[in-house]
Amino acid sequence: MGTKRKRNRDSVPDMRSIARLSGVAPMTVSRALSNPDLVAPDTRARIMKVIDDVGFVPDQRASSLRGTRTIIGTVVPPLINSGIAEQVQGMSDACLERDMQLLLVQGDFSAEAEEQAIRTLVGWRPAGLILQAFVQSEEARMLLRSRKVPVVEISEIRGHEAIDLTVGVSNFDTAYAMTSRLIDIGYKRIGFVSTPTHGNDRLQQRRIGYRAALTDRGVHSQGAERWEIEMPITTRGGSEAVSILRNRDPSIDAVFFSSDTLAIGAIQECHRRGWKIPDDLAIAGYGDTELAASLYPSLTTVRVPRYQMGRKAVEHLTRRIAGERNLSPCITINFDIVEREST
Amino acid sequence: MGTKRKRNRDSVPDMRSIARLSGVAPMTVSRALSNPDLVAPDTRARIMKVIDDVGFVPDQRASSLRGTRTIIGTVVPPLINSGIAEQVQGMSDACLERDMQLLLVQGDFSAEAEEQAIRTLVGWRPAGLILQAFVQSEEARMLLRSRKVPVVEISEIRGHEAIDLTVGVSNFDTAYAMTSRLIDIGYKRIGFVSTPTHGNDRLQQRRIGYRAALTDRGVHSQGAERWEIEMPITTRGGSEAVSILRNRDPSIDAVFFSSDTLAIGAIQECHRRGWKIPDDLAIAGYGDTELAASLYPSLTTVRVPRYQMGRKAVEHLTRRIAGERNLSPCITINFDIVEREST
DNA sequence: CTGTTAGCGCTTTCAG
DNA sequence: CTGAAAGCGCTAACAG
Repeated sequence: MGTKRKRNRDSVPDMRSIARLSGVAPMTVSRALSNPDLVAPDTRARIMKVIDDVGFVPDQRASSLRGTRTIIGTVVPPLINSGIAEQVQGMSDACLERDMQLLLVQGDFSAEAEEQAIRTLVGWRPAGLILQAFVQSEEARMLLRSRKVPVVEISEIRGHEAIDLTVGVSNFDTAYAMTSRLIDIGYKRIGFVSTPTHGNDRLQQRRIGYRAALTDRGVHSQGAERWEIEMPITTRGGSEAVSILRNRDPSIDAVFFSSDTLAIGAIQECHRRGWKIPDDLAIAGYGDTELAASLYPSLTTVRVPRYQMGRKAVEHLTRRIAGERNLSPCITINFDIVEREST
Repeated sequence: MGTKRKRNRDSVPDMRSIARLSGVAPMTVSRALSNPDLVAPDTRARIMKVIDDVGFVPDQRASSLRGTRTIIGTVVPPLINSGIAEQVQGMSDACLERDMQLLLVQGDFSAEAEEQAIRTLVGWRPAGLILQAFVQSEEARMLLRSRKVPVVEISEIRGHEAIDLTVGVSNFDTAYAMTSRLIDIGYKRIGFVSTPTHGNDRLQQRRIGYRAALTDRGVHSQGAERWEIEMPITTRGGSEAVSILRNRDPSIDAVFFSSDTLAIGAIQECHRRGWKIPDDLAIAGYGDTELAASLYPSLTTVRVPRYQMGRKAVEHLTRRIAGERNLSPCITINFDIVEREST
């Protein structure tokens, strides 16, 4: 046949084909979708029917190329075991409400992977980014700054020059509070187990908070560094940590773990060895995972409202995107010390 | 000034600006990036330097609009507690190796949310999709079929008409195997706790497998439906389930949970009530989460290689995308029964 | 090895 | 309320 344009049979419907089928111009279809009020009700109805019949789904790539950006990008760490899942849920829900799309890409905690992930995200020209920690790679920071991409870092609020906006708890305060609480209850020889702190300012702040509490309350004794240890973020890591610490110093009477996962592993190990919790050894965690409350014994832990943090991050980011002035660059989230049976 | 085009000061660098700065045509920049071999080494080096200096990141939207598609989309359920995290990791790693991008959107298990999530994904015109279960919504199935989007469903392999490709274990077989194993060890009154099976064929198949094993080995007694219960997928759900079942029938000697999360909760409850595991009650789980092995007592469970499933899904999908012929539509993944202390 | 032309599918802008 | 023209930033296809 002599047609110039290929027939649309069997091919994916686009806006032009919808327009043709509804007897309007493509622009009217576009409006029917994004500004329904600007289209006459019956025209609109006709268009919508066609869209429904042929199963048209607008091409977001083209749409965002010319129009407004709708992606909020975020880098997620390997998802295993992380309370970050709740945070993502909060971001996801908040995005849905705003007709934004949450684009997740996976990165691990190495600076390279992080930079790679950020480049990938930037390639999609997101309206904004939410990052789970302060960006380590200086290149990535510059990239984001120079492009003026709105960014929320969900992270530690102390001692850092943020790229843009920040939402977070004071990790120092949480660790200080928990450690102080343990001391107030009567524990004096308190171990501290962290997942690897290298390059992670949040974990570093927790350790500093722990130390500060020991010092301030006068229970910091010589050789207390030996009460500190770093372990991988697995329950096995927690099991091993408690064995190692108790082996180093049998007089340790409590251990504060910088993650519930570690604490849970430690509790299992105590069962195994017949150590009574909290009489022989008190255990405290960080994160308040779902399991913490139903564990036996139930786990005393630091509760950070992850879901809310995710939501707040999106809310704050969309304000920035909307160009709102006088946005406070840094939002602090409160936390709770949840006291249960393990202490 | 009299320039027609706005100066590029302060604006995001694009390919044209890179071309201008390197003294070549935009097309050459494009090639330097995607087919370096077709560009003279020194030209290439010059271009790359400029790219690096100005921090150019190509626009994926434009690129994929005209060129090849690089997105593999997937719908993730609320991530909490799910072994799906490992699966995502497998997919993510496999995507990286192929220069594909994994686009995650969040959906829950309702048919509506699922359909919405799929539409969102389709809007980005992905090269293919990986879905975590059989798609429930008939509309969504038709949408995918009619567009001929390559799809891998990671799901139950029995009794379903797949949209396209399938990767999965036989949930029937896993449940049948675990239940049989419990019977062989000597348990005769075996409870079964599932998370809500409504609309989830995988969970339904597990239940059917459990029942079949009871029947085949002749331990299915009258009123055995009372050994079955559905609970939300939380540790608390597991705690409650074990109490309820034991209350209904104190002679139950083992409980098979369709998720480790439930089983973990149950074990805590047994500690609390002073029931010895496995002497008073045996516990079996499903999933082999990291915690299962370090739990006290360690948990007998079904191990499904989630990470591998994720990888396989991407591998298979990219073959389909590449147009490979004679692709087997359905890949079966093996599983293990991991016996530990809890049985 | 490099450049030119055309156009992906949509929306902005401006004109009815 | 509706439409026509122009172009987002890139790459396939075809010349040189």
